[in-house]
Amino acid sequence: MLTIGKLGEAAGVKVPTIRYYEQIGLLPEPDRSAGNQRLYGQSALDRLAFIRHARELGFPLEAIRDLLSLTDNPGQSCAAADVIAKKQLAAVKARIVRLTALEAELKRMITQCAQGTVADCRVIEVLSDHSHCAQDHRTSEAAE
Amino acid sequence: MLTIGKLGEAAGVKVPTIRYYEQIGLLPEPDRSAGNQRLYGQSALDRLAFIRHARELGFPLEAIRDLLSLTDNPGQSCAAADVIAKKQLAAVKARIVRLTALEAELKRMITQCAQGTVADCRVIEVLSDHSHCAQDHRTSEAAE
DNA sequence: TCTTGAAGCTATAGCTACTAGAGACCTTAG
DNA sequence: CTAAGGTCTCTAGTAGCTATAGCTTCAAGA
Repeated sequence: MLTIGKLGEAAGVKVPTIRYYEQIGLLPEPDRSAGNQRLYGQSALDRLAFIRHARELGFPLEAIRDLLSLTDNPGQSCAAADVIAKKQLAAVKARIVRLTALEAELKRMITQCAQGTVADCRVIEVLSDHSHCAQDHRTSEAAE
Repeated sequence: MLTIGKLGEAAGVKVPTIRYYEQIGLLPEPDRSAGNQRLYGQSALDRLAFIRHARELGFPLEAIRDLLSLTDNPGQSCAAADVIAKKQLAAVKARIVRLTALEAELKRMITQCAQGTVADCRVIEVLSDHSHCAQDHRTSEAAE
């Protein structure tokens, strides 16, 4: 049996995060020791590793909740899991496109900065006026 | 003079967002009409456009606060602006790297999904065990 | 056995950058 | 003059945690 600290270490998740996941119902309430401390078994570790991994892949917690409900009834079709993953892939692709445009714009800004005074700084100037931009980045990362 | 609605329209920023920016001190408190409604001039529009553009480029509000304080004293060196922009560029680059790894992993997961039942669905399996991953994406987008 | 320090407990508040709602007030066109 | 739509303040909510306070429990060394 693992304490919450050991579980967190094993799964690579911080202790308060585990308690948070329990609170929002992603992890079941574990058994407690005589002194009221949480005790976890292998299944909790597996489940937490699953959650962590999905978070690393950028899945929002609600999608993870759905994925977990799939694993909880493993007899049914995995088409639902496939749909979630495809949706996530589309989102990731879109973000890459937008970020790449931002990268180009920032590079351009920086290379044009003459290192003089703020009054004639390209960085400030570009930020002041969108017409200085090479591309349209109006549907941006920040606007998500 | 512009009302808050007209200002928002002109700058492409929603009305509650303008009030929020005022609240956190990014925008100065404007004059008011006899009926206590906010009235803005050209300088507020310029400042708001600057903020919006910087947000589109992914700058966090704190960085924008710093950039705005630079524009408020335009005589000094623009090295600080350069530093802020370079920091932002580095952050954007790092996100692209991570997202590209995520993209590859999601593609791999999806192509391997046998479209059978959850029990042999690779989507679930890959998410359950990090050792299935082609790359290490442990320093991920989600972990930011 | 006692003690000390780490780890655990609950509960609450905070973070970013907004967004949404309630209920009242102002402005303007017809 | 009235009705519609814009604006006002205030509060609370969103995601996904993180941090703090003040307490209790546990494990190891003297």
